[in-house]
Amino acid sequence: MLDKTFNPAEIEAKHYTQWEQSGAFSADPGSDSLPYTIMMPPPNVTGNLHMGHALTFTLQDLLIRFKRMKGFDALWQPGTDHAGIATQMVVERQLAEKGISRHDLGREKFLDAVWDWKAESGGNIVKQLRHLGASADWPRERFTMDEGLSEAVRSVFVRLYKDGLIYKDKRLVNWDPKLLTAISDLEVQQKELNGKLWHFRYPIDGEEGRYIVVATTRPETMLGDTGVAVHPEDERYQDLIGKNVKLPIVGRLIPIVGDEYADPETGSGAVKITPAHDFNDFEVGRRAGLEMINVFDKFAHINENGPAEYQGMERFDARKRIVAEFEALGLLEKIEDHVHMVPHGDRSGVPIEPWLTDQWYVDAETLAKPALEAVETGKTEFVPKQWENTYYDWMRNIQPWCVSRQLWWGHQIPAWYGPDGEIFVEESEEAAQKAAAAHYGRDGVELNRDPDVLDTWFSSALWPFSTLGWRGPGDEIPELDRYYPGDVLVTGFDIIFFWVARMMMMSLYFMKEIPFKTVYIHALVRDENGQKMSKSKGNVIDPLEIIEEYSCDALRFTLAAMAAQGRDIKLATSRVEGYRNFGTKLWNAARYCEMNGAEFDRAFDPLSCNLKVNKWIVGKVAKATQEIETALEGYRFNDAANAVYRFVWNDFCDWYLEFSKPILGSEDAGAIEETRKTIAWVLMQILHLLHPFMPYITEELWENFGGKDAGLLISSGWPTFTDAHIDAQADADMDWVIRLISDVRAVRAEMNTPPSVKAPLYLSDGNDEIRRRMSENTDLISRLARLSSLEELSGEMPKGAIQVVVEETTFVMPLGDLIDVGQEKARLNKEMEKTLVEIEKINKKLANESFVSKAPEHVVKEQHDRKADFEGTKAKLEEALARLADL
RNA sequence: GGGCGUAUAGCUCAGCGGGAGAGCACUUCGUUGACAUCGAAGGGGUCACUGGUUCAAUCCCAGUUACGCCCACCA
Repeated sequence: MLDKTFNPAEIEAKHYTQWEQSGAFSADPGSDSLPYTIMMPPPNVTGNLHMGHALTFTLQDLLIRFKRMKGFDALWQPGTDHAGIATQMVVERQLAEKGISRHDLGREKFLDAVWDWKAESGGNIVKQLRHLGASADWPRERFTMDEGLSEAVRSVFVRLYKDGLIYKDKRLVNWDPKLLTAISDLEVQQKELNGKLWHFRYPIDGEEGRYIVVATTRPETMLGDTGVAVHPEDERYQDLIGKNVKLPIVGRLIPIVGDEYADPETGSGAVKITPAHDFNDFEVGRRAGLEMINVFDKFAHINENGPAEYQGMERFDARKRIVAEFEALGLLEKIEDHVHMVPHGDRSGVPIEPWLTDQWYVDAETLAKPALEAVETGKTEFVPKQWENTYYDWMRNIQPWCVSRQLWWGHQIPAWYGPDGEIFVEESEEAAQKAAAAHYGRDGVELNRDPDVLDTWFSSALWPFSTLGWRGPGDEIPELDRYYPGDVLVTGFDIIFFWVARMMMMSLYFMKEIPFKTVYIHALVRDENGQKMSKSKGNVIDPLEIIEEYSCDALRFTLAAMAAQGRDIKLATSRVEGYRNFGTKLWNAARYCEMNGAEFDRAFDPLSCNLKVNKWIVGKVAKATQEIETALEGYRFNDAANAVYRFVWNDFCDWYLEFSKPILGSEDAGAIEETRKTIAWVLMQILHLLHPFMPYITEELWENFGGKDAGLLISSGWPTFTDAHIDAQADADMDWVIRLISDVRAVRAEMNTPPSVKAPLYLSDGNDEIRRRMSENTDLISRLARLSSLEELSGEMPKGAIQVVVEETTFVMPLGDLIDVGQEKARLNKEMEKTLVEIEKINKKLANESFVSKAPEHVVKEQHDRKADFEGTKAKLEEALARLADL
């Protein structure tokens, strides 16, 4: 017997363990079934489950459960990402609490500490995914720094280097002066800040008293100025081009050059050039052959190239002092308020500094070409399609990808340097030694390994194939053959560039094939202010708390129902509560089934039903199944969720179970038997349809209804229906009945006498005779069909009563006392008015000749039908009004 | 500066070229056997604004306004 209520926490733990132990999550490479693959975007090991995770993994789990039930050999490949900077920061912070810096430990011991941390806390996110019900193939779990995956990283790096697609270059990078590493363009976030624009006078050399005015938002960089640019055709400055400026404070002579970068319309039309600290100036400097003077050290403090009194000074302190000095020298023309974008490191939050260093770069432009083509030709499709444009824009303007990071945690770059700086890029130190021996013509040359590690996304880019066992070019791996490429990648738009694009590039280069056929981009779950949730902002809503309060099933269903395309999700807990209630509703429906002796009979054939109401629900199940399938195949999760919700609550509970009551209360053994079996059968179908959304409650009910004899629900097949099932529904008849009942209800409501007994059973309202007669004949439908009219009795009828004619017998139904006749009249009059307006509207439409002649036939018919309906409503209202008038 | 998205009930959001929807909230009524985490009935909307296409526009097109996001090296 089912308990009156159920305890989600209990059944969640129970069933998850059961599923996992039974091997239900595991792919089966040996099976004959078609494979279906989803690569799980690896969450950071440092991660804690947030709503974004909950959404993305719920959707993936939904798909994988659905496909698994459909009979595919479903592989959901899980794993975690080593998250270079994030993880290193976490461990460093922990060490800092004990007063230790990573430099105290040294590289090796620090890495040991990180691995220790990973062993202890790294499994957290994976545990939390299990709480979500994620049915991933856990024994296949991978970590981006596993030996196999690391080997793949090294071999990819070496191959790309040897193919000329990875190179070392000295150029300006985005330098994070807090984390002391280079970062890629994508890791830079522009923040709008209120700043100032300082206008400085630079004295012209050899022309006493003449100045050229330059404006800057970053006065401190003037220490590294090596030129002033004006537009070559700017008349104001024609005579100055070629002359020098004497740089104040520094005293250096720097040339005035003509360069089209200088915009005559902006400011004074002259711009100071600091090639070592600004990306534009870098270009100008290169064109004009200007010197590059780096005035910052790695902390963004003034280095030895600055004036003695500035050396070691922090950049913003230097700014203040420089401004003060200009003022003192009378060279400060003016200060303006100025709003501008300032680049910040997305991890550290401090302004980044363009800095001249040696870094490793990937030639992304070359790799992007096939990746672009794959989407252009439709080999990989984005859903929704609009994201393809985002992808194109970025890929077509792609910049070299800086992949080296000055960190310790990550894949150390497999490059070794000889004493003369010769670079040997090989997969191992032995190989590098060998290459060095060949190069130098002798053994035992001392080599030093590049200390840098690779961008975390470098290893993530290999995820679609490295997780399947690929370690290097030429590897032939059966599982790769079977499960690659993946069917769909489910992820958020925020990592299209970081990850999706790079997987496309790497996969096409090394696999010669796309990594996945579809990229489903879901919305972002935002906080209540519409802000992106992020750890650094601290505005993360904890899905585990929601699960605690409302159950995992409710959270999952809510996320699926809200995952419509094209809008961000601002989660409202009232929605979760509504879907929690949905679970309760199902639970109680199941209790009803149980109480009425509805037992699941595996041999039952739904096509054998004779009663119309049973045929009808069979057809409804078949239709709902189709609807859900179509929606899921098209990644319309909300449509699928709504379809199953409506079917369960509205069709099954509100109508079908209510219709079943008089039948089950009758004495027709055959009808009772058929109805019991149908009820149980429908319930079982519902459990299947709902399982991908609400795996726990469905598995629990499955267990209680004896479905378990055939194995776990998670491993059982998806319902299949034929046209015969749909044809069986006889829904025209039933829909008529439902409409009729609704009409009668509405009339009673107008009379302010809502039915005192639930829903369709109003016919038995206060009348045992009707109940008895209804029970005698199990064909409820034919009886209802003969309920042809509602007629008012005059004379002896009690006040406010209505007469119902069923077959030849007349029944009197009490309508109860009317409370306020005047108010009621006013309300009905209003209704009448509304109806008349509607009818008027439709009349007009029908009278419009061009409408009748040009509108499609079915439209015209619909309009006529609608008018007829309104006329009927009008008649009812008039009837009600007349009754009121009598009182 | 470029690109994209969004504007629908009090709130959170679906939907759509022919009768304005859901959940929550609200009003009224109803609990002696599935379910008060419930049932029945109901109130509430110029579908942001303007113009266009169409027999027909909340929906398609153009423009406007407001908000949000992404990209971008403008001193």
